[in-house]
Amino acid sequence: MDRQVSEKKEQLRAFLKERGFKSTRQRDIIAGQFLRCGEHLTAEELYKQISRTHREIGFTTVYRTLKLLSKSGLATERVFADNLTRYEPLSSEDHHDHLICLRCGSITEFENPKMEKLQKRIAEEFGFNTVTHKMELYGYCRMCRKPDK
Amino acid sequence: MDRQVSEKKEQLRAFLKERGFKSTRQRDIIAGQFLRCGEHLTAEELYKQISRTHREIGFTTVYRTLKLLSKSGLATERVFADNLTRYEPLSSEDHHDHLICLRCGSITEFENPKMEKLQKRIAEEFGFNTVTHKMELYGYCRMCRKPDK
DNA sequence: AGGAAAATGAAATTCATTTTCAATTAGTTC
DNA sequence: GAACTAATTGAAAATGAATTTCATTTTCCT
Repeated sequence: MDRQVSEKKEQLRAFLKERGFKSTRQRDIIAGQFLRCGEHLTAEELYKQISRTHREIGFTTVYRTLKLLSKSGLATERVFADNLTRYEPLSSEDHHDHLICLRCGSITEFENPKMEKLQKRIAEEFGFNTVTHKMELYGYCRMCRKPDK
Repeated sequence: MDRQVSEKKEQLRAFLKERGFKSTRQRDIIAGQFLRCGEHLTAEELYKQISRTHREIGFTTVYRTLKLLSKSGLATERVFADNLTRYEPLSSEDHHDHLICLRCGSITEFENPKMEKLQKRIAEEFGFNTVTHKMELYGYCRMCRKPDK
């Protein structure tokens, strides 16, 4: 198994123990699959993936485990224009933004320090104390953009 | 009545006529209230406002009229972190972004050409053809930010 | 006024998300 | 390792915003 993945699973186990929660076979399987996959998945999608090999694991548990991963800091929830809640593994504090293709639905991450600074500057102009932000660019990716233009 | 508002109501009437739709008392009242108010309202909120003075107008009609206003270009739909669909009057093509207070829920609009340019530049780096974007800064407004810090 | 097409509003439906609850399981403690 | 307590599981039900249905009413044309 992936070094990264087992490390994070360990982190989860620590988090559970600390809070008096329990490590279970299901949580292990779900976290493993989620971390390995590493995409922006909905609970539904992850459930479908997992139930291929583990028909006994229910949707509810997948859903709850994703929530748990979010609380433990191993994942974040995101909602894009399609209004579905997606989960994404969180390495550390790499805050990044997204490019979303309107045709194929692909989600590309990016990070830009200038953007961050500019955001902070704008917020300050308004006396705002920024905690977090959301920035999504919707359009057509390299593969999907029209041949013309 | 506000010059601006009646002008826009006229725009709506023209839009309806062009498409073979009908101007109705309800649509007039709903559009009027919405345009006058000018906030980021949910269908529910607008419905409550209107039903104070017009108990006979149903939620469904308010909802449908807001959709109609969006289609006619007089409003846009927006979804913030609370996952409710809000409607906002649209003057022309002023694309702006939002500062949202996590405590009081106030929504402040802003516009920044540098931001727009930066977005375009980033998108291009990834071969992306940007159509639209979404940018929200969440934090605490001047009134709500902690005294310390 | 008459008639066709659209609009209305209450109620029903949808659909993702969240909660409930009885049965099961994990992780102590003796 | 057995017993116990609290957490977990999974199926089913509940929730809640958004949307659709449908019988009735209204608009707008002639």
